[in-house]
Amino acid sequence: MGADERVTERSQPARAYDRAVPQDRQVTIITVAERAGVSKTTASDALRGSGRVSEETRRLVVGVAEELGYVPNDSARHLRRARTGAIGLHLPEVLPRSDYYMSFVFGAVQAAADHGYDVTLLTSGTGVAPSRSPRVDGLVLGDPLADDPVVDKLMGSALPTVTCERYSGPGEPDGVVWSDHGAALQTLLGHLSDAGARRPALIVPGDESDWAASVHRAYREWCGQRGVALITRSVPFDANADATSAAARSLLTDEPQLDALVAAPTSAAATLLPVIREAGRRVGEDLLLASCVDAPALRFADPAITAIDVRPREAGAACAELLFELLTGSAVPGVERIHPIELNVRESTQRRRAA
Amino acid sequence: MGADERVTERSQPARAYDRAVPQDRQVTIITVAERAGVSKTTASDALRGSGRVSEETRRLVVGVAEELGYVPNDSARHLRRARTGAIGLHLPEVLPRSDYYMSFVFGAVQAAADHGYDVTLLTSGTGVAPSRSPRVDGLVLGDPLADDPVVDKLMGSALPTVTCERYSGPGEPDGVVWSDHGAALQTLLGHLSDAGARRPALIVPGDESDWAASVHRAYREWCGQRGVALITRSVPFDANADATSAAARSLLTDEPQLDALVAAPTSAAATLLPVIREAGRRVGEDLLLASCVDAPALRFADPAITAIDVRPREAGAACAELLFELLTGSAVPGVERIHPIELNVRESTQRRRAA
DNA sequence: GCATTTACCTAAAACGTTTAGGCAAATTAG
DNA sequence: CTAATTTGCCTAAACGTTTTAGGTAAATGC
Repeated sequence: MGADERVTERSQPARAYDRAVPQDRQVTIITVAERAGVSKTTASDALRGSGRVSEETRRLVVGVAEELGYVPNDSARHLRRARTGAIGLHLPEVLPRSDYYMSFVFGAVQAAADHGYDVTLLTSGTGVAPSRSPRVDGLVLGDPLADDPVVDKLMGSALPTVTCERYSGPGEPDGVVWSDHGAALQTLLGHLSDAGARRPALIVPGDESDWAASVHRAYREWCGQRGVALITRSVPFDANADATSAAARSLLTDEPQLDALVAAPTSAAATLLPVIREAGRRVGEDLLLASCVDAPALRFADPAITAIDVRPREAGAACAELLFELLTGSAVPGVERIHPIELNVRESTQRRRAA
Repeated sequence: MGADERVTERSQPARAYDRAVPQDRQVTIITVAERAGVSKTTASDALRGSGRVSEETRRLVVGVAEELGYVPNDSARHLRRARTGAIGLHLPEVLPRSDYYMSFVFGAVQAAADHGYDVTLLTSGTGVAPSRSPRVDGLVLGDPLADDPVVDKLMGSALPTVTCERYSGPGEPDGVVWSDHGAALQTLLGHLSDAGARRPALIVPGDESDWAASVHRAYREWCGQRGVALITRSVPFDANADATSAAARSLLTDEPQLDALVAAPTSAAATLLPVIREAGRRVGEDLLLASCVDAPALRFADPAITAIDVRPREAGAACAELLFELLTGSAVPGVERIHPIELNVRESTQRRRAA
């Protein structure tokens, strides 16, 4: 810390913030009440539309509040109401998926803001220590991994919880938002089949995430039904380009009859292009290529890569929405909601003739 | 919303959370005090190490608190102390940079957690409406863009603020964490020059971010000093692979004597490989390629691409740290801190002989 | 032996809300 | 015209902390 530090001259004299004296006395509901000549109860009622207040006084109070720039103190409000006004969001810290998670986060933040809620990020070490009270009213868990101890603890808390994708560990969330990745994969496999693929292979993470498990299961089912051989390679959930490439290389070497490749990990497909070229195969000619999770890198790859659009921003928003409905009682615990996803067909699976 | 919804049977009867009756009376500091046979002042002092309490009573109180599973109510604490216990974090919602921002966020969250603080995400529309009190004690602004209205508002708030990279809009942050991207670029240019490059080109965003402005300035200076021709293309700050590729294509077509290409936008370099190949050039042979911001995609590209490691996780942590020092008064407003970055040299800039 | 310090502890007052309950005046019902 | 209700407002009591201002013994200084 502070290896290289400098201080610039400032127009204002430096002042420490912790002892900063409020320049003007904070304007509270009492200030408003006094100025409007009513009691604080009436002021509170007038501002929040509760209780019984004549339209005339209500307008007066609102006017004064506006003029004074009154903003209610959340700590006081939350203390009184036993609420925190924030929801907690947990995501696995998996960098190769940051495209997906970043969109997810912004979706959740957006939805929360619409309801006047804040979003607090939880990672290992935050808000889970028993010595700290969870400063949130509910939890959203994105891609809860079965073997993540933090997820475990969070699921064990008494807070209302919504997961994105099912949780296969102990405990049940109060709400689940999930997408039918299995069906989507089967649609994709059908599409590959229509394009002439007979031997599709799958690169997929292990079953610690419900998403990967569904994809894997759907692949086995689809192949089983048509008597097609299973050709898969397993990679870690947080597989980087290196691991995925290695899996692809192994597939291309060991399975020469391979004619389609589906990579599950986010945007992995794009990093596979060089590997495929190296192996002497041509995407869109003698090898079809697709991904289970769409990403910008896939849309702009050359050739553009077919992928399933899992609409992460909307998923994040849907999770937050569901949590709010649980909090207000307009949804009952145990609810599941399906988040629609769709296949984006691109060049990489349109079979062209070899040039 | 709720297009497809189902409710699963649950072992527990459904209960709405908003009216949930606390099963056991919340254990407060009063409970602890009573059980320990002391006043709540003493209990508070014993638990927080303030005031004068005999070691004996302190141990007693701590024991009781632990046994009862007491966790202090943050709303009450914050109300009393006029603090919120959270810091706000604003980032531009720029998807092509999600690798960088995700690391940045986790770094900040980690540092905040170490200090017992939460991190609340701010986006356009959150916490900025005048009708809402900012529920944070301070702000961290990552890559504040000069033309972002939300950043503008946040800078205008009275809260202590730290930016990552300088802010060129109105108002001064209380602290700045910045990296010497200019010097790093010049190191990179020197390295390219050593490897034989005579005509390095630069793809860089406009000057709305201080980062891009520094990079651009350093390039002009370096070229100016050596009498090397300026060859640049400008792209948007949130340039996706498409825009960057177009810029690269234009460079490769219009500037045939080009022998090195530096792409500023995060991981853009990786998506340039196909474009370069298409243009009939070979990376590492007749064209060197490098990026101003490292990313996983660059390390695993083929060939691996030289890049400047800006260490985003550490940068996020450093910003949060500095903010806490400002909050406690151990740093004075106006402070600047340099965050070290370094060049990762990889294959793409090691000139090989044409095969 | 009296005044003073020290060590430990307590009572009470904030902090800014919301809410339960109450009391007049105004309105309606009978 | 009286009784019951409704309306409009207010008082007071929470919510769970931290902090301020003591208060009582024992220990110390002179």
